[in-house]
Amino acid sequence: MSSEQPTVLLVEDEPAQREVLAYNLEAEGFRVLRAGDGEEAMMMVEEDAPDIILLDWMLPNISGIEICRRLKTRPNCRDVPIIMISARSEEVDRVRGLETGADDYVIKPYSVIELMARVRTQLRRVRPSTVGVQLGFEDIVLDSETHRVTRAGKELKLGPTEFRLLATFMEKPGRVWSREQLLDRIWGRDIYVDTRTVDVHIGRLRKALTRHGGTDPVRTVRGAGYALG
Amino acid sequence: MSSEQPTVLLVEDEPAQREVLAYNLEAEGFRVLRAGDGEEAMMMVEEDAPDIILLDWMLPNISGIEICRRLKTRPNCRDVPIIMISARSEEVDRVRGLETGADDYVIKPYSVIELMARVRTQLRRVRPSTVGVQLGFEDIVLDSETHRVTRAGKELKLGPTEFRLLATFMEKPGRVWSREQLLDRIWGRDIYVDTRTVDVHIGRLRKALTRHGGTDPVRTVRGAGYALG
DNA sequence: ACGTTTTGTGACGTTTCCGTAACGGATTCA
DNA sequence: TGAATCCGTTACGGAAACGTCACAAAACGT
Repeated sequence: MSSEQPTVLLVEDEPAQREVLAYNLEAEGFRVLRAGDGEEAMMMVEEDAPDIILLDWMLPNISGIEICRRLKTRPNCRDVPIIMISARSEEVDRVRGLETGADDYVIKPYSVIELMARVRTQLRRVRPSTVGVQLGFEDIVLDSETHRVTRAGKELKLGPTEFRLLATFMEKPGRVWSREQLLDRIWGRDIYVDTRTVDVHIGRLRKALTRHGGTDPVRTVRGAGYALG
Repeated sequence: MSSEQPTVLLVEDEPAQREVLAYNLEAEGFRVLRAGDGEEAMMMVEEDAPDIILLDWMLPNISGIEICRRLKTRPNCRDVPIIMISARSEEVDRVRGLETGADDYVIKPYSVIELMARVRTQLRRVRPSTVGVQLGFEDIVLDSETHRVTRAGKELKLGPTEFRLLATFMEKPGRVWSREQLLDRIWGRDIYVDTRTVDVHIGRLRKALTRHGGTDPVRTVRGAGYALG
């Protein structure tokens, strides 16, 4: 997602290695989604729209390279950077990995520090552009790097939660998000918060967005949730 | 089906295992139909058009593999994904299971989490609505992701129940749904609501669909129910 | 430590939607 | 033709969903 905490999808079937990486990623301030096999990974990509994917080469069900191919060749979809990870013995396939569309390639055993650097590099590559180009809606522009939102050129002042709400909405304009989905995504998977709280924050977001005029871009879908546009 | 709550047909003769699975499926937000043997299963497929089937290998009356064969070979019918479940000792038959047409294959004892992931994967394969593709009927377009319905390009305003009704109809245009089936599916399995209520909502749906002109696409089948087209 | 900002909740008013009853038209069958 | 169903439509009371306000607690920066 595109709020200030980038989401990393970590696809690795070996629990030990997965957790080591996850630990480091979380220490770096990333939100980490874990997947143990290819199918889970594909699922999570659809469900959660991560900002970057770390992909092990060898996986049950669907191999890493197949996932990579599927993600990179599907049409009209946001370009999610993929970093492939493979054991040294498979190094011969390096070319094939990159040809399939991986944006970077790391050999096991890798330096964690180096890997973090590559993650940041890839994120830098793709985030500003997605913000500037794709994340514009009507006259609203959200820049996740500078944490600023403008409408019709005028800067808006949003609280942290409102900002994340808007970022979620703008990621897929038009898509309806249920209150539960928003709670999961913005507040956290297992935080107990009343679902009506979402309403209040939607209200605050609306007020902020229409402060300098303009129509209310947030659509209420009765019985379902909220959406942009 | 295409409203927001997918229906899972769970075919398992052992009550304990069945209920454990059912519990988990319901916790995931699925609607669960239970069947204890093959005949029941076949009946429910006809009656309720589940979105996916979890099928135990060993069953009374009709074996799982036979059901699988029948469902997959019947002509002009929607392709319902089937996940076969079998005990480890029968693993040798894995090939046969997949050859018969099962879309996936799980060995007991299985990880519930993994099974849930597989269910979602199969559902995504067959339910394009979650990916944003639209189901078209005549000039009516229903997008379950944005919760928008248009006819001849004009947007229609539907209430929640009308929306779900239409989504159900569009899933299989032409199919006749009895009032009981619609109540089960849209209102919920054990909600007590008068049958005639369906009539009223059909009426409201009709009014909404013909608000901007066009013929009434909802067909009344006297003594049986309603259908689209 | 203080003031500011943000957050979650409860309360209340409003809107929308739902379920039922009732009536009248249509269809079937004897 | 008349009775019995089945269906379409309308109206209405009530309930559920939603918007908004105010307030206390918590987080934050200074």
